[in-house]
Amino acid sequence: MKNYLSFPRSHRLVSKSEYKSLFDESNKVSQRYLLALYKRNEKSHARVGIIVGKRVANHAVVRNQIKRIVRESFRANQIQFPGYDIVVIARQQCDSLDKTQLREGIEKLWQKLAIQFQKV
RNA sequence: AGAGUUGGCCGAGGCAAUCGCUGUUUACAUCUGUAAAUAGAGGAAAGUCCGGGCUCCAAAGGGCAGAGUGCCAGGUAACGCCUGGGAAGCGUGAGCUUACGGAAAGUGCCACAGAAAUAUACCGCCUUUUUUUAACUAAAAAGGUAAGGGUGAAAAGGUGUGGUAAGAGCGCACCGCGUAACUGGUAACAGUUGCGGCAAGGUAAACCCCACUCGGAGCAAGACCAAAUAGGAGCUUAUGUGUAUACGAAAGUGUACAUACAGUGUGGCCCACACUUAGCUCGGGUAGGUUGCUUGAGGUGUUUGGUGACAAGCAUCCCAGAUAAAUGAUUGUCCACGACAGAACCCGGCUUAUCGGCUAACUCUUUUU
Repeated sequence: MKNYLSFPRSHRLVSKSEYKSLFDESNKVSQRYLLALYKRNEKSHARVGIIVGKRVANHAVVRNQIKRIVRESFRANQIQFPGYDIVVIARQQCDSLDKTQLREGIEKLWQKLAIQFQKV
């Protein structure tokens, strides 16, 4: 645990079943353009999955852009949420935001999540 | 100098720092890590519209249906692509555009208009006869006529001239059309000469006819490894159960054989429901993983052949391979302030989107020398 900013493959949600279990039983935190589902896992670190549907952004370039920004932001903030699985879902009109707006939105989402975790 | 035509090339704006992601190699650790080095989206990666490779299935011959293509020659693995040529149309020009086979095989459709749409006499023009008038002046009847008018997408080639009562390919010249021969060309086609007075529109991206081509499905193709659960097959065993039998007064204990049938609970019973139902092996294949997966009709340079598309030879290079899916973020700085847009088995095309920059050849106009 010497590098808190690294983001290897084990820190992502990979398989279909992992996503499914989050959809079936989870808590929600939402923001105007983003929605987060979260759940405890048995690991020492957080894991994240990002979903950007075609309905949100029709062009692959825009979808990749949103994913990258969310992933990058998670990388910086992951230390706040040890032992949780989180799925971030982009909502509609997400594509109309520019980079800085989107980044602000994610920051707010992380703050809300952090408050939730402190309660528990 | 301006306007334009046709190609070719480049393009996450450039630089620096920090933090990250994916592959490969090396080293060290070892059970999937650490460190270093190195590589890391496009001209359209897009639309999925064609054509191939590859894989599996089917068939291995022929026919029908269906789909596609449609001037000629060449290129190619192949094509609906490309190159060269022909024809028609457009442009002053460089050039551009074309679904460019067949309408005397048949069917369908073409409103309305118009006298008439496989032919026609409405107006008009002309002749004859009768009546009439100063007068071939007017009228009627019979006939001739497709030159003129009007309608239409189309009225049986066009212009001129001769001819005629008026007219008419009725004759002639030129043009157009058809046809035969010859010449040039691989061919499409072009040219020359002769002959025919001339053959009634359009529509085949309407059916259709003719010629040629086409088996189907796709990398979620396909191949391999393989937990768990349910179900299947086989073998072994017998602790449960059944039968037989030995000992024993009985409880029970032992032996042999059969059997994974069945047993237990709820309930009076059947049915029903729930729970339990040995071990091993095989087959199957789910989750998951590996592979297919990037060395290829490859790139670059050069020589030769060809008008060209392209082909052949030689040299040289290895240039993304992800899998909920990697190439990003932040900061600083400079400028012309940054378009369209993200590989997903691989190639060849087409189409569409696109802020700009560079470059070659050519055309037109104007000015100067």
